[in-house]
Amino acid sequence: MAKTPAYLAIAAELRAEIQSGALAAGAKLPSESKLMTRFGVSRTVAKWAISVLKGEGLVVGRPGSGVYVQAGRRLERRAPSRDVRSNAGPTSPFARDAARAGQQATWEHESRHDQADELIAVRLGVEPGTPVMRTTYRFLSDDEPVQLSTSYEPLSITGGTSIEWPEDGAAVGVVARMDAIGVRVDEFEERISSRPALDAEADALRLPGRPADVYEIARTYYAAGMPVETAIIVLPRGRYELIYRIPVD
Amino acid sequence: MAKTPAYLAIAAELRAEIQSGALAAGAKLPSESKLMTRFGVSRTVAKWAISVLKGEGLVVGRPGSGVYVQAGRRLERRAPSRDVRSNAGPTSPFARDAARAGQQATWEHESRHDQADELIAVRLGVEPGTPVMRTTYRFLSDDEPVQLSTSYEPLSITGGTSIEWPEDGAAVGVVARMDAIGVRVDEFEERISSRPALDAEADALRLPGRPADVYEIARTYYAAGMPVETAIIVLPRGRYELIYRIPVD
DNA sequence: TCGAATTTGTGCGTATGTATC
DNA sequence: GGATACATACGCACAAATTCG
Repeated sequence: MAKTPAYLAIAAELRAEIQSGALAAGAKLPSESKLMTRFGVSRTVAKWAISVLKGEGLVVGRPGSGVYVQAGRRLERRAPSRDVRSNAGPTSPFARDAARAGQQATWEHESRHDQADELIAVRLGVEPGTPVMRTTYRFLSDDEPVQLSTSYEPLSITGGTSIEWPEDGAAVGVVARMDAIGVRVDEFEERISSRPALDAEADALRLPGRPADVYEIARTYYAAGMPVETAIIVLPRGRYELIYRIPVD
Repeated sequence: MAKTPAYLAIAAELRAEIQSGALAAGAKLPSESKLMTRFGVSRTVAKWAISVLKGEGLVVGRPGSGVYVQAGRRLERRAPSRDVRSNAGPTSPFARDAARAGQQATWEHESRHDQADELIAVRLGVEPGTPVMRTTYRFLSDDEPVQLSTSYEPLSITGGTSIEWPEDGAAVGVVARMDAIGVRVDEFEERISSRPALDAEADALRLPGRPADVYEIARTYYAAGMPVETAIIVLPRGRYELIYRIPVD
């Protein structure tokens, strides 16, 4: 039996204390010096133990102060469900998620004309360079940024219509907006992967500390098999739980 | 502008080489000594740089040999779609995913009677201690373990019926099996989160190196609002992309 | 206001064990 | 067996941020 290394054993013990609640969110971990005396190890080992927890996103260090337990998974993101059309209402899915958690939702957005790069072109089924409307969002919950999104719509579909600029009209959401110009969305797909946050994303989400992980959700709406909108949604992993509720015929 | 630390700069450069393909999957990274001379840093810094990439699951170290680039995201998991009933067929969703990728799917399973613990009881809407059928699966793709699953069904529903033992009958999949005893599944929910693998999971999935991350999918099938099966599905993150395709009414 | 103590972040050098080649 | 390479671990140093008397 390979006995576990000291730094992993210490990490495991601290992790257990966090998950049991003995170290609540926001609590300060024992300093490196405390860990040295408590476990009888060198500073190096204490550091490695904490670096393990940092890599897992459980804690974050603040130079000169200490290492603190990160807030746990408390945000939920519900995927749009089948009834987005009949049940659209005046609020966005994001606002509903926030309301459900008793938090206040706001967002910033910025739209501009752009050209599809290779990746977006593939997802929209068009040639690279095709004109698209590109809209970036930053969603905030209680004034804290918690979600980023960049959406692309081919101007060949929306150009010149009343919904060309996504946030200008009355209709909320891709399905309702497309309905307004007679494009009937009948399906969407979400592909979920996970990767380290880019610097710009870490900045926009105010992720402290070092390379935190994010979920990247690639979402595409289809009307009769043709892509009409695609978006890249970025959420801090470890704070989010993703929920899909799907009917069975 | 805060200049980035050397170990992060080195990690970024190696990461870029990996993502650009200059360092392909399976390739060996420069040894610590090479990194020391190439970047003019100490062994400590080289180590920290590599540890960053390990934490991201991009590379894995093999003592005495070297540090190697992990295989990228090449597996897809498609969630059951709403036509699981009409489109069930003789194969499992897992087998279909594997076939789509040109790989051969096999699995091991083991069923036994058990009692619902607190977590499972909540998800099944029963009292803790309620008798359940517990089935553990290990799915292999080309003889490599890639997915774990533990499923729970209340014996109050399946006990004494032809489908009490999940893998004994002809019907494949929860929906088809429940149909066989007149229980009509009409909805399911999947909740996705991400966490470090437990030791047992890392072992069963043959994850090399240190605490790799996994997706944990909590899936529950419902019939008329009542839970009839719940499962915990564990997949190595970084190898998997999760796909949901959802109709819009 | 100032300064001292504490704490993390970054970095260096070294040593031992053990697996691989 | 010997060289190489990673894994673990010790000790030390300095900078920068924070905290607190």
